[in-house]
Amino acid sequence: MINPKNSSISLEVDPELPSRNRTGRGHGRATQATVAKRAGVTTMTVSRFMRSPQLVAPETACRISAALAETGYTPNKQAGMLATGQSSMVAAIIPSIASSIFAESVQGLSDTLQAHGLELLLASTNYSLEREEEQIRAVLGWSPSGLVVTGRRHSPGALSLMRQAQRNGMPVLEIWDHDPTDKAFAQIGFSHRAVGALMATYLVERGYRDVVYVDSGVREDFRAHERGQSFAATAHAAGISVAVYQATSLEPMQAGRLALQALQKTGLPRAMAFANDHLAAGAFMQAFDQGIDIPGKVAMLGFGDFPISSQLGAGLSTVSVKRYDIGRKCAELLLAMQQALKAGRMILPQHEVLQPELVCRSST
Amino acid sequence: MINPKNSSISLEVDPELPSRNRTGRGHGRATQATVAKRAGVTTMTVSRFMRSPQLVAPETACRISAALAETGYTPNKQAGMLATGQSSMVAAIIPSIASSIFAESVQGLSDTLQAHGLELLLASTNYSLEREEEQIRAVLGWSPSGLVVTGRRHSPGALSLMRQAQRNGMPVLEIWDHDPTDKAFAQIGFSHRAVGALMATYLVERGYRDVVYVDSGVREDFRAHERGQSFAATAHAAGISVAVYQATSLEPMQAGRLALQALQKTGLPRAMAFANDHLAAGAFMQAFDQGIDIPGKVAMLGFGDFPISSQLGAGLSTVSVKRYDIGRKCAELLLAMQQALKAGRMILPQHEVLQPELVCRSST
DNA sequence: TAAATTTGTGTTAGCGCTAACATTAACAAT
DNA sequence: ATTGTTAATGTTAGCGCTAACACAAATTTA
Repeated sequence: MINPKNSSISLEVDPELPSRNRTGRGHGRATQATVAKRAGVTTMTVSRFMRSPQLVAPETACRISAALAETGYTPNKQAGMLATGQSSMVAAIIPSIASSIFAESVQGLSDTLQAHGLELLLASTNYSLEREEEQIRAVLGWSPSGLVVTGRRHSPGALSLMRQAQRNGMPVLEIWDHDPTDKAFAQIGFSHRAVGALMATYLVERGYRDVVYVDSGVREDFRAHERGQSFAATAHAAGISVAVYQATSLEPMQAGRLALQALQKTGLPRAMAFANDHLAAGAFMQAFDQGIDIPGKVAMLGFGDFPISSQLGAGLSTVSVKRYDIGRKCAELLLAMQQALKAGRMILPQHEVLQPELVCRSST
Repeated sequence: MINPKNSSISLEVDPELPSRNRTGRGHGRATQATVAKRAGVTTMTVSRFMRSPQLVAPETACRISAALAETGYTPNKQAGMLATGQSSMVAAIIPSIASSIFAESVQGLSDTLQAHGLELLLASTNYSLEREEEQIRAVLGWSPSGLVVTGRRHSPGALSLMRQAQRNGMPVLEIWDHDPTDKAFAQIGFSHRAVGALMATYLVERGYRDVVYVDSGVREDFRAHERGQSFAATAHAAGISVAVYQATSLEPMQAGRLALQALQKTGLPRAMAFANDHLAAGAFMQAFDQGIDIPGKVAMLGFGDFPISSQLGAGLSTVSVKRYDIGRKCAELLLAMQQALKAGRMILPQHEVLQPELVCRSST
């Protein structure tokens, strides 16, 4: 077992540590000075060659090239950033890395940033606003060239940090949510109220007069709750019977199974809407195992359009959101904002609205 | 549509850009100098207060505290890193962020690093060794205090970078694989050969005399292939009929369904082992839909023990790997190595071996 | 041919922070 | 009273890089 705290670790140790320079500083890697000496030029010429090779004489360029290869030079980005004030790193804060909900968006973000030579600094909050604030504070220390946060709900401290960052010319973007009345920051997402309404309307139109929304068991999953509230309000307005059931905070599929069992006891509704596909999938499988006919006895509607939904029996109806695109568009908007800022203009926070779509399969 | 390339973006622009300082450098944020002036001390005292408050007089500390709050100072980590040569950032390179295989390990890594005040720089390679090398090169520019890569297979260039980094005193760790003969870098993982053998032995012992390994359709998923080779070799050595079927590179569950359909045409084997649970789940559902009895007609064994496996009907047998722990232990070993390095010792690469376990459910 | 321009490179200073040492004042020990 | 000793703060220099300007040599232009 490894445990740094009580230091019961037995690491094999090599007594010979490579000698560093006399001050004890530096990292032993080649610097521009190393390269410059070898190529017989000054560091400035090396620096110039790195960023705009066409500005140095072909002959010199050749020597520098060789010196670069021989020394295995890698630029020190911290020093570069300190000198230019421009960082090639973007920070993103998401509730959870493991949850497949955000993973694809992060992938889209990462891919698009990488394609433009930017790196991704990632932090997760485990759905805690407090940890979000801490993480924002931590990543801002790296002076990233952009900050991506999840959702519209933040602690006062976090909001203040975000506003300050934005005032100082850092693009700040909220993903996975959209509220047209809130123009404080750029947004890339969709309205969860609209999704809730869409789900309710759909079920009502299909003729179900008795519906339940199975909400996420994660207390801080505000977006799921918002979909649920809107769902309930819409169904209620349509004059049909509606209830919200709170799932447990267990693994989602397990929670879905339990939710179905619990609702069976009080009498199954005619249709169920779920905070996400994984809850729905669990309930779907539970129903299947018990021989409950879907959608004959109970209809089911998920959210997210995860791979499992199209694979479950004859298919789970759901609402599709382009998760990867959220990340991709976020990166694109970020890049556009950076470009504009370089050109000396200040950007007004802009909204990029995605359209969730109903995917009708055989569960409704 | 946003597309920075053909610049058809129409960003709303605010003409008033906040004024920066005359040199055009700097970022507008408060620095230690700002705080120092306000508190009536030098920057050194502020710096000292930030790192070891007990060294400054209570009265001064009080003034600095106030100045910190008033200015909203956030330390510039690049500058700190440049001065100390120590970075609080760890870089991790994984094949895919979206794939749930690695997501949990990254979560474990992130959680544990965060708990120790370290940040995570994340890059993904989409299973390409070439991109891995690029990404390693890119992240090394940030002088992270540790480098985490996935697996034992790397391009020559990548290997050279990793070795160089390690020589310069940066912990380099390989996760998700283990080979006792390869002591070049620290490893946190398990032997995929052992897993392949474990799966084959189990099926043989259960009496299946005719087995197929359904391999991942991702060409560069070397670890899946390695499990497959070992599976085939072990089954062959046990004198039973064995074949390897290459799945398509579609979405895994879909690929699993197709694999079952394809094998049906040439005659179903008595048992199927899969490169991962998602392939298995697809095949499981396909079999279910067609009324093929599991395990009566065909037995199925997955790999990974993902949530879906315990939820599928009566349960999918699989091999469980503690994915989260890989990340957690990786962070712990990293921290231990850092500590040792600080104490002036050089670490010999150490291996942390995890034990995959068979989870027997009703599919075998 | 002299002046104007271009081309290629060097010099200086500074980004924000901290290691190492220097300095001062206050107090204790001889 | 003189000499340590400690506590609290300041000074200097440098981490690796680049903006801004300076300068010489090679070219063009008038």
